[in-house]
Amino acid sequence: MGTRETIVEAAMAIVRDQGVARLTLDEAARKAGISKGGVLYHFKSKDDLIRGMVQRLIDQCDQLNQEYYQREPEGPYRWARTLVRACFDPTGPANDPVGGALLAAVTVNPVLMEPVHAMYAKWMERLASDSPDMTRAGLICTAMDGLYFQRLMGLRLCEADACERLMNHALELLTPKEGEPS
Amino acid sequence: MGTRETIVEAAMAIVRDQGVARLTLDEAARKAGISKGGVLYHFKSKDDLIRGMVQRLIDQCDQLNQEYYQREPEGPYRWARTLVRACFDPTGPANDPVGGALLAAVTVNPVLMEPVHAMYAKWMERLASDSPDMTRAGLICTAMDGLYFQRLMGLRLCEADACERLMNHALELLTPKEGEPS
DNA sequence: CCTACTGTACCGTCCAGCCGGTATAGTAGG
DNA sequence: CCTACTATACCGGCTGGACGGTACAGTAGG
Repeated sequence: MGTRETIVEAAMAIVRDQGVARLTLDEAARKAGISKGGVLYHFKSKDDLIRGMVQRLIDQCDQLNQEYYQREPEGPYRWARTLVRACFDPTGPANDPVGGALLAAVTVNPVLMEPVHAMYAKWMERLASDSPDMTRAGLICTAMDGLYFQRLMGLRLCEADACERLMNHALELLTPKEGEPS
Repeated sequence: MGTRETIVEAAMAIVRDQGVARLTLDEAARKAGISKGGVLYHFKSKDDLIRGMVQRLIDQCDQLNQEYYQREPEGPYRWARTLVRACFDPTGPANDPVGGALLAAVTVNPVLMEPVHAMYAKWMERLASDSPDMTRAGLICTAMDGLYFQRLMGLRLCEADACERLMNHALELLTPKEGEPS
C-alpha cells in the first residue's frame, strides 16, 4: 500500500478512535509510522489531508454503490434500494463506527465539503431517474442519512435485529404493491 | 437575561456563523460583551461551556416536543407524529441553519454527548409507548435525523415545497389506513 | 548524481486555563 | 453610622503547551 493511503488510513483511525480534536499532523505521522515531514511531503497542509480523507470516503461509497447496483434487480426504485442496501453493508464506510467522523472533521472547514455536495447531487440525480415517487424515495434515503447520523453521534438505536427489520421495512416501502397507485 | 444565558447564546451564534473551530473563550467573551475571566467565572472550562450549550439544545427540543404533543390529536403514533412536526418547525432548533453545529462542537469531546444519549433514550421510550409498529415509527424518525444531518452538513436537499411534501408523506405513513394490518 | 522520500529541528501563533486584582453589595458588631 | 469582613461578579494580563507549517539535512534506489 502506498504511503499516501497509509497516512489517510491512519488519520481516519485517529478520528474514529480519539475524536476529531485529536487529529494533528504529528499524531497522523506517528500512527502512520513516519515523521511529520513525511506527511507534509504527501499532503501539503492539514486541509489537504482532510481533502484526501473526504475523497477516500467518496470513492469507497461510489464503489460500494456500484457493486450493489449491479446486484439489485431492475425495476422502479432500483437506485433507492441500492442506497438502502449499501447503507447496511457491514463492511461499508457507513458502518465504520464513528468512522465517518471524517465529516465531523470537515465541520471545521466547510469548504472541504464541496466534493460531498457534488456526490449528493449525483445520488439525487440517480434517485430521480428511476423513482416513480421521488418523495417516497427521498424520505427513505433521508432515513439512511439518519442512520449515518446516529452512528456518527454514537447513538446505538439499532441492535442487529432491529437494524435488519429497519432495512427490510425500508425496502418494502420501495416495492410498489400490485394495484397500489404508484 | 442572565449572563450565563447570554454567554451560551453568544457561543451558539459563533458556531453557527463561523464554525466550530472559531469557538474560543476569548471570542465567546467578546461576543457576549464581557471578558474571558467573566466567561470562566460562569463556566469553569471550555468543556463546561459546551455542556451548557448541549443542555440548552436539549431543553429547547424538549419544550418544542411538549408543545407539539399537546397540539397533536390522540391516537396511534402520536409521539412519532409529534417528532415529525417538531422537526419541521421553522423556529425550532432543528432548523436553525447549521445551528446544531453544536453537536459538531461536541464531536471534539464525545463524552459531552451523554445528555444527548439520555434524551434519545427518552424519545425512544415515548415512541415505543404509542407506536403500533415500532419499525415504522423508527424508520420515520430516523428520517428526521437524516434531515437534521443534511442541515448540519449544509446539504440543501429540501426546497421549501419538497420539504413540505416530505413531511406530509411521513405523516401519511404514520396514519394507519382502514383495513390495513396492524 | 539525482529524484523521491523521510527525518529533525525550529518558528510563530493561538488558545485554555490560571491568577491577582477590582467593584459592589450585603452583613454584623460596636 | 462606621468599620471590618465576606461573597458575588467580573476583568485582563500572563504562561505554558500544542500545533501548523518551514527549512534543511539526510538517504536509498535507479
